[in-house]
Amino acid sequence: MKTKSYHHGNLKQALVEAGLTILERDGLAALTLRAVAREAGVSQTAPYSHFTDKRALLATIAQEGFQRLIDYMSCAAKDLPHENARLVAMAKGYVRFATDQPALFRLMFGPEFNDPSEFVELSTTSANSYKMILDSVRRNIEIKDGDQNQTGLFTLAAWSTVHGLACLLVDERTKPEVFHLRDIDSLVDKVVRFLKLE
Amino acid sequence: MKTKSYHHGNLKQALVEAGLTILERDGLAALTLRAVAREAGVSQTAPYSHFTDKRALLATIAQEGFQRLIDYMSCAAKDLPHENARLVAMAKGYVRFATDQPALFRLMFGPEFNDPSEFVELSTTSANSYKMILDSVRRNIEIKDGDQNQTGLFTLAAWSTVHGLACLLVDERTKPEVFHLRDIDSLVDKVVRFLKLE
DNA sequence: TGTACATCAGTGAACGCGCGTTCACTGATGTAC
DNA sequence: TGTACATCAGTGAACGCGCGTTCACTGATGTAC
Repeated sequence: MKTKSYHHGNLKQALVEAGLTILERDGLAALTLRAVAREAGVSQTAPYSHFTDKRALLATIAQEGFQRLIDYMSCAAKDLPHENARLVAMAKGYVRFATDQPALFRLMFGPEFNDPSEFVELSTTSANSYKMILDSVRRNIEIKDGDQNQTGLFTLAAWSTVHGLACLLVDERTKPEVFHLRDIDSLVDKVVRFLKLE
Repeated sequence: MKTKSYHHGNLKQALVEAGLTILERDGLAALTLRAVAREAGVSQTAPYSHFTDKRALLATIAQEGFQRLIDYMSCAAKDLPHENARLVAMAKGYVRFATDQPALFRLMFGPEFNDPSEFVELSTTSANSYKMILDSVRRNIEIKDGDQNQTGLFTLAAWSTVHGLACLLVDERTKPEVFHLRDIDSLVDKVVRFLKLE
């Protein structure tokens, strides 16, 4: 935090934030080690003091992404008493996160980090975000019945729908205006209403 | 088609096929102009006789991808008399295409080609694939009622669910075994059953 | 039928670029005494 | 309190690499006569 010191003080965190800035401003393809170092105002080899290689840095950025996704969902569901309304709100939070940070969303779900054993902290945070959805679905359903496999399948269906809509919006394959809707939230609301437990 | 001639004969098509081979074998990141030329057995500048630049070649490959997606869906729905069964079959075809050709699927829906005005033939083929789904939904629904906006929204919901499931499978975020299912088709079947018109 | 010629598909060397990573180093910091 | 020293975060030059694209070219082909 000292402004003029040779040592940065908190470079690790600063590099992650620099990476997030680049993702937001320049997209996923621009997220190179050198660009991150440049953005943080540090030599291009400085990151190697904190990360073993480029992938390790990117994994940490992706982990921060999953944490933010969790925050978006918690924040959206906060103060809502009915479990069903909470689930719909989480869906809105999920999609809003994706459209707010499209490049980060692509990094998180891209082919780079789909081996959970490679970056354990990343996959833990990722699993936590999934568990949030699963738990809410469970609380929605157990009023009715408690078939565990059915709960899992419904969670997957809900996740697929919300994730798919997020992808289509992020990649600009559709937009709310097509359906005469004014924002993302309204679109999510309409779409998830087609999801029903039988 | 002549084997020993200086001129290739049908290099344009051969380059597209070489690109598809690379996508299948080495993934999206390996799909470079030079790699495609190498795969086709031709000098690295030869593609410039048929494509203005790398993006033009990739767009043609993506277009071929959408054509194959259409083929997968038609083939799956063929001979099924009931419109509802056809729609479910198309969903299976869609997801099977994505998991058969994950890198191609990523190219098609990635951020590279989301401006429809840039490559008109690509966006036409892409629109055709969407229209297939829309038409089937329309035929499913018009028995019940004919609200056009509602039809569009249900199509988007169905597309989102199927596309999202495809993405999650392609990026290995889930797999049929988790739900004690033996293949992709069974999983698609279970998941789409949660989609209902109200 | 034979030949001259325009066309253009494909070649091969070269360009500048940005990348991830290595290496030997330097200088700020905290601690032991 | 002052000093010697170990630690290690950050530097700067350099590496080899593969990329997209350019350029002048070459050689196969089809056609006009």
